Amino acid sequence: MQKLKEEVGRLLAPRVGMKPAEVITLLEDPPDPSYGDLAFPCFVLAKTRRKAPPLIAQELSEEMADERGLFWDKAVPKGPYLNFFLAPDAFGREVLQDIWNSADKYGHVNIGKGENVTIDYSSPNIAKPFGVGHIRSTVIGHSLYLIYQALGYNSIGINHLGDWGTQFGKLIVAFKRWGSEEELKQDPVNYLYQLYVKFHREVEESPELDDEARSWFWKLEQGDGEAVEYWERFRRLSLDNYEQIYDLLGIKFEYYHGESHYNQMLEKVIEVVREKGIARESEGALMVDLEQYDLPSVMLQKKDGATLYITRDLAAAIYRFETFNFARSLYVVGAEQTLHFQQLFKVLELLGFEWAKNCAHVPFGLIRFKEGRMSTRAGKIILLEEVLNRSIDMAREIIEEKNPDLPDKDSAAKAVGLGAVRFGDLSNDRIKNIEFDWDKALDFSGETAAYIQYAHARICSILRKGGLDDTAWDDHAASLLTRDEETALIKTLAILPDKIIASAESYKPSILARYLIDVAREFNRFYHNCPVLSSEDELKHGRLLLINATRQVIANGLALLGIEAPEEM
RNA sequence: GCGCCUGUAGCUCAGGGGAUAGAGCAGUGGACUUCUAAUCCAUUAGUCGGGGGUUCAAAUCCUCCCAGGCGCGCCA
Repeated sequence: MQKLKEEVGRLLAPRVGMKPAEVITLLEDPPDPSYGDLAFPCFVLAKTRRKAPPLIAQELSEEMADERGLFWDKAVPKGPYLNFFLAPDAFGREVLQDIWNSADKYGHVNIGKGENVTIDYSSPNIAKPFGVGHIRSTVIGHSLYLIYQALGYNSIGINHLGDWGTQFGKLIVAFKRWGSEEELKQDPVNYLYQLYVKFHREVEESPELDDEARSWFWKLEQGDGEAVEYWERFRRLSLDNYEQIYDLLGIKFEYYHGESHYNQMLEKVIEVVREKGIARESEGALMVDLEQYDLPSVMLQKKDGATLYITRDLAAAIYRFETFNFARSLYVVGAEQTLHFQQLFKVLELLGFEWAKNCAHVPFGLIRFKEGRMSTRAGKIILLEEVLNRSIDMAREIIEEKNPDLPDKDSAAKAVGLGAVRFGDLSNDRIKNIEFDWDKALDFSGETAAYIQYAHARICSILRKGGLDDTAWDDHAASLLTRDEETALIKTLAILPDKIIASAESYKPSILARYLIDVAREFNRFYHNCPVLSSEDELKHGRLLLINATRQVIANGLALLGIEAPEEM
């Protein structure tokens, strides 16, 4: 598609008195394929030419009546637009060949040139169960990780575990008061969570518990032996649980640098802040005023000397830059922390770090139940493991019903079940809140991963019967695909690279997810109208090349969403 | 009180200056002797939350309201 645009740009530029690049940015997608494949709106020329846009479109088309391009066929005026029709044979050959040659690298563009991008995602809070609320950061972050990698960046995944902070004081108090070794051994994460909930229930009646918790956290920060021992146990037990889920989801991190990882650096950070003179003492605490930047001031150190979340984030940001010299640093964290990140980035800027502008918060909406917001403290939570397993079971049932002869039902059920949950999270604009609903979470019909996976499986089935080996490329066969359904599909396949780039720039995997729905839909239309195996030789060959390219696009796209593309389902 | 986000078909959501605002679900009616019917085709459905403004052109940009959500120095 880019080549077509460039060609039109070169052609049109001298006639309209612009640079080719300017023409290209003006080009649009016509709303209906019958209008053409690429539109040039003539409004901008109305003033200089002192003519009505429709007349300009008319004149331009007449001027170019005898022109023919490599990829375009004709230019037809329609109202104020000059619409270009591509030459389906040449265009199809070009696109399919590109996909054929690039194979599993099709859509990948080396924009990053090996530069580092750190991506902070998942980052659960230790000693809290991994609920459905954590899935958003995990799944969106992991997809961005893969997308940046595909664009030639060196992605560095960091799991910023919430393994430090006053919640450990609370857990220690709760465990010392009400804890049982027996129960802890049996189901560690759930049990710690119950203790956490109990603490918050009890604190309503006995506010002194909070002071006790603060004091235990203070001890922890001082390296008190007993406190550290508890902390290590709680951390290890929680981590074991998270790792099971990451295994299931196929997610890996370069680093498990939790908040505690930065403990040794906090003193230095506080020192630097003081040196820069951007802080002041207030009632014994250390504050940075941000009022002049229309932001609430932040506290970096409590009156008892304990540090806060933002202090550790400050240390983490500096550490990440010093260690990785990142081109970008992304934080895939819920939208409720928007203010926190604005403050964090502002403080970094005030400290004189010009790389602060390369840090970005990638926010997403909350998952909520019908009754209201999910609250870890109140004990309302649905475990992610439960959702994933239920989804896999459900997929298994559907496979049993639809395709009882399938040899490997387990791996198909896993691909479809996990895909459904992931896709539910990736296909909508991340900023929107999601209402958790079992029926919706486990719905396999409509605009879902299963729809895309099914198209992929169907293609694989035809390819198994039709056969295409490594030497199967054929220029002539690839240029025979000129039916509307074929051209529409090819046009869709052509824009995968643009969609990957757009997803990366906006930090929105949903752009890619939506696009794959389009690919599957165009394929299904083709499938129902254009027989492959029963077509005569050359056309059959061409169509095999087309569906193979479609298979490749779906596989490459789903891979970047972290979703498997099964060959049978 | 102040700040940020969201508001599009009955429901869930795309589209984020340009041509008649699009999908899925739900509803209705069709298509399997033919490459997997987890599919396809047809059809119903909208004062794009409301008022002003900018523009040749606004669902889209600005502004003010309304509704919901999330935040706002000793949690993370």
